[in-house]
Amino acid sequence: MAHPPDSDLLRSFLAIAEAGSVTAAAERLGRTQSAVSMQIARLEENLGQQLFDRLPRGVALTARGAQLLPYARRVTGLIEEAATALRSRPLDGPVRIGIPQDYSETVLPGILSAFSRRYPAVEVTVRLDYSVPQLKAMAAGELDLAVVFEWKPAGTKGEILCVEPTVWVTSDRHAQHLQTPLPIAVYFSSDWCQANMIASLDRHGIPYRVAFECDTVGGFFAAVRSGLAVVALSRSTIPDGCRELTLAEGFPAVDSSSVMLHRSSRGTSPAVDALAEAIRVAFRPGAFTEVEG
Amino acid sequence: MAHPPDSDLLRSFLAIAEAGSVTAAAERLGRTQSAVSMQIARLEENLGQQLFDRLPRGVALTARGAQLLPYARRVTGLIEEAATALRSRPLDGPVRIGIPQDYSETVLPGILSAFSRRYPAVEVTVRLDYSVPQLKAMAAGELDLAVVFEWKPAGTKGEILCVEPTVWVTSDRHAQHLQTPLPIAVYFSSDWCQANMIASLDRHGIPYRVAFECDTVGGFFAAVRSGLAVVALSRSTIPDGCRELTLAEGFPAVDSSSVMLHRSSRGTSPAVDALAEAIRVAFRPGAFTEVEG
DNA sequence: CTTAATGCATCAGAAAAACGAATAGAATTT
DNA sequence: AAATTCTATTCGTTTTTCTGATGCATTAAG
Repeated sequence: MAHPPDSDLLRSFLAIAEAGSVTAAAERLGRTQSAVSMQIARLEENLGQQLFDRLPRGVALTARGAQLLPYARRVTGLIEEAATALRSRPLDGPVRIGIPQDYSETVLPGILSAFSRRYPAVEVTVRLDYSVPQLKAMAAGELDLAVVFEWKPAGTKGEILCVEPTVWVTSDRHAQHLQTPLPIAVYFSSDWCQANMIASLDRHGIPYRVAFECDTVGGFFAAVRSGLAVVALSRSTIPDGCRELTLAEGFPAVDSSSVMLHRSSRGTSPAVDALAEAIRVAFRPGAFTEVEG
Repeated sequence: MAHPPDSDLLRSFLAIAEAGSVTAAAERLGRTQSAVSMQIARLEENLGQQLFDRLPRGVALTARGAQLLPYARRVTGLIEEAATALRSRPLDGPVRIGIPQDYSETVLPGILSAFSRRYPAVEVTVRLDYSVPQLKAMAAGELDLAVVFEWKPAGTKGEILCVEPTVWVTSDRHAQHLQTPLPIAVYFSSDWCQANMIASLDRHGIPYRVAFECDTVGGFFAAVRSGLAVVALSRSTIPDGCRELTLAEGFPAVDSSSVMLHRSSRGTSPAVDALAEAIRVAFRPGAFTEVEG
């Protein structure tokens, strides 16, 4: 049994797969074409499998090569992450962040796990709450950063992380969205339901009934997962096992909200800056959230 | 900015960290002590950080070294996994597996994701159901493999995957287990609740009331997560946000069940064998379930 | 049909890296 | 004080890997 292949070979493999050509990959890697060609030959021999089909113009992945691709991506990504984490100056100190409950199961775990791996000495405190009390807490000096939804586009200062529509969500396994009247879930204590959700249904002449009332997003998730009701959620917070209802099915977007990042006015620290940057990256469109143990 | 470090260096780093000594690691790696010593010096220079404290007797990880350790483990593990996946003969064909709902959120995702990465051409069909209909389906030729709970220790043939106690489970965030009478959840259509759960409570003189009835394990999860009831679950199926109730809190184990693997008598295939092996590994005690995207 | 161009594989020499054996140094044990 | 244990270092030597040049196959153009 041969030794396991080297990460350098995987890096070259990845470059070739992405460039579609040995020559182009070589340029990108700062090596000669012959060097890269030999590397890939070595890798293929090590694994005992042909990874590329040689075409007249460039190369193309074989089935086995496609199987290796995700591994190569993850390995090189991990090594890079490890290197930047280790090379960067260690930060420490407390950081207090407020974020909507909606993200507690989707983006938040990704942010926290990556951040705490990179800066293990930073003590992150998370506060899950709605926008208004979140900003109040920040004004009271209890938070360094706050991620909040805002429906009025301008108004406050703060940085726009992304703009997301609020959409109707149903379960993969149930068909609650086909019922008439439409069973919906609402919050006890938010007038946003009245103002936007119900207004949107009224506007489109969709009859509904309140089938579920609660005061936590967790309740919304449970309601939609169990097939009890249709719920309105920001697109990126749709939980597993559920899907967005499209316009073709007769469900318009409820509204469009901005996800905003607010920073405390009482000074900052390197740790706060770093977490703010991590949040920015996590919300950047196209950032696939990858949660790892 | 220096190049990212090489996986070979990480492998040596890992060996040293685990052996606690350069000399011992060198032996394990089949290299000389001087070679490994130079490798680690290169890695430290590459990262610009001291990774080990040199002790009179061996070496010990520094804080930065400890930070690198999980990366090194994952990188070497991934490369090894990639190599075995790529080197092994590709399998294909259908495999039909039956498994209790209980595992649909814990061990099952781990089994399926690892297996499908390794054998992407195998089409796995999963059937979630209780033991009796599962075995019926297998007898009818609808399943190749079935994982089932068995309470009578002997009786049938089949392979024991592990033996697990059924324990009472409560929520981290609620305190339903302190209520009197104890709120419990039961299945509609299983006499196991009567025979074991309730018998166990009676035996210990614990007063209870049925607070939740359903017919799916998903319902049990929802009941315990929301603080509605205490439920009895196999230890390895305890969902996030919940914890086992201990004897010290007055809750005895309900019973002990064997997790069994049954195979169809109508022949087998390499793909079935491979999945059976993957299941065996996943249930092997100490196998930490690692789910990845 | 010939000629140029593109792109991968291969070869030989050069450069770099890794290795093994021996040695030095530090700290501990006997 | 001597022996032991373990790491760092040094120095030839071997092995690996890279470069630059060349060969070969296929496509595009003249």
